[in-house]
Amino acid sequence: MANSPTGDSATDRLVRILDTFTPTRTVQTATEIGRRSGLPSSTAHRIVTELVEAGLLERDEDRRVRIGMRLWELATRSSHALRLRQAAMPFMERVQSRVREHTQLAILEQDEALFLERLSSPDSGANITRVAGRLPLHASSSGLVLLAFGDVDLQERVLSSPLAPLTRATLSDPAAVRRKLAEVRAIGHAIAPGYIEEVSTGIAVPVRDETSRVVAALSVVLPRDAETDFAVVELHRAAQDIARSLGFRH
Amino acid sequence: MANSPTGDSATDRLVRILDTFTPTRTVQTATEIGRRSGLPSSTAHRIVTELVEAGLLERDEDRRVRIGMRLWELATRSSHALRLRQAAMPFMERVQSRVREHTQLAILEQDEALFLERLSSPDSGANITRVAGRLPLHASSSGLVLLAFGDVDLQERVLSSPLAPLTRATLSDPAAVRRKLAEVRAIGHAIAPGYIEEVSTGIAVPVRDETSRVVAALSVVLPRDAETDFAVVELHRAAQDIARSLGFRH
DNA sequence: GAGAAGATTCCCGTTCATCGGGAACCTCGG
DNA sequence: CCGAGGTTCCCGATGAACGGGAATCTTCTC
Repeated sequence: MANSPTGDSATDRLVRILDTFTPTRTVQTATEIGRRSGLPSSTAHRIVTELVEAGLLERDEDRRVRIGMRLWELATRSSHALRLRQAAMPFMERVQSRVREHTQLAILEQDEALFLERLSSPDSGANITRVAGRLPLHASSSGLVLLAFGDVDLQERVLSSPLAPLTRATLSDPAAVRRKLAEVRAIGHAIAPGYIEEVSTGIAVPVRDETSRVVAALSVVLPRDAETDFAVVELHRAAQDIARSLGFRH
Repeated sequence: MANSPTGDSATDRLVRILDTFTPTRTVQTATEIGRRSGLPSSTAHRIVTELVEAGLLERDEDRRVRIGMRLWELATRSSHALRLRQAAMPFMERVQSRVREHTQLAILEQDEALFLERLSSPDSGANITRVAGRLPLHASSSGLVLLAFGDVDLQERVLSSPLAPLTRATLSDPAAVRRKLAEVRAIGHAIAPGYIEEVSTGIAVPVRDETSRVVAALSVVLPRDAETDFAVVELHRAAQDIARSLGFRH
């Protein structure tokens, strides 16, 4: 009985298992993994054991399971992300040291904004977990930049799907988003006051590679009522420096 | 026929495939992957396709394959590494801004030193690729620290296996390494002049968590003839700040 | 400390997805 | 225009994965 509506290959199942880990849920028991991934307990246990042997997962002393460091290492082989991150880091630090709050680097991934790096002031340690690794394109300043400079197919796809609002301020009407995108293209950056959380404003600029294609968005988060001009200038400067730095490699 | 000397489960094969990617070899054709992983071409193609659909791998426009950003994201769920890295980053930046060259954070992983983060001056972009993600414990300053403060089993295991020298200066005699470890424990840091490359010296200190167990090594790389005292002081200060910062969480 | 709820391990017969040889096809570069 | 290497498609045999179930161990709860 069970269900298995979607056909599952070995790879599918693996991904289902890995996907039971979320930014907040980083350790769980093998049985939990089974439940969450829709796998019978015995099967889940077997596969988890294999994955642990392979190093993709790790077991705590108390038998609970978490994602293995091996995966981190493998991710490191991902040329694109790594190269971009490496190039951006020094300049992100400069932004962070001048603007404070959070500085973030995001790329387009599966129709969402995926954050590769996020610098925070040491004092604001509280909300590290709260901030997710992904945000919808229409709601975050980074997402709006990626969307505005992305191709038309992407825009249609995103605008024709439900635009869930995260706060009262989030743009959830396709027409409104369309206007916003035009504005972003016109002024060259996106300002998202209160879209993600009421109390803060996101500011993002496009980052271009050596061929001047937009490959990422660089953003900062400020208190809702803060002055934004200085941040915009700093972000643009950093984005240009990153582009120049990318030009050097290869 | 073929061979399959080691028994292979679905997971094994997956890992074999992922392992064909190295820090230098980040893109390859499906057939190449098959060759390197010892899998028949048709099989390799099938699995690679599945992995691409799952997002663990990605295809370039020209059909070639690289590691997918999805993996990066999953790695991000790895609580330990992430937490440590997040806590360490601000202080690593401080070290980097004062000492220059490279600043690195390494942990113990499968009897080797695995580098989680590595800050470099923007100008020294050349050698990013050259620096591997892992180094042997007996040869790197970070490794010596991790080994010196690691448990006895680990030390025996490492010292009884062949100690490959990377340069003429690398300690490759078990007795010499043992003496060095005693020294590290005595003075509280490791200095490795020319062990990795003739021209540079690594300096590492232990990083402790809130329970004061050694969980990582923080290190810098300096020119071989540089003065080390200042770096040692800065490193110790950063390590303490990191420990304090780790104490805040949870 | 007793009892319950949950997690883990082991066993085993069935089945069905995986495997991989082979051949045709595509795509370069020379 | 040719050839080498990469990719896709096909298909029958095989054996490895599957998962129900029960016994055991661990962790809470009261």
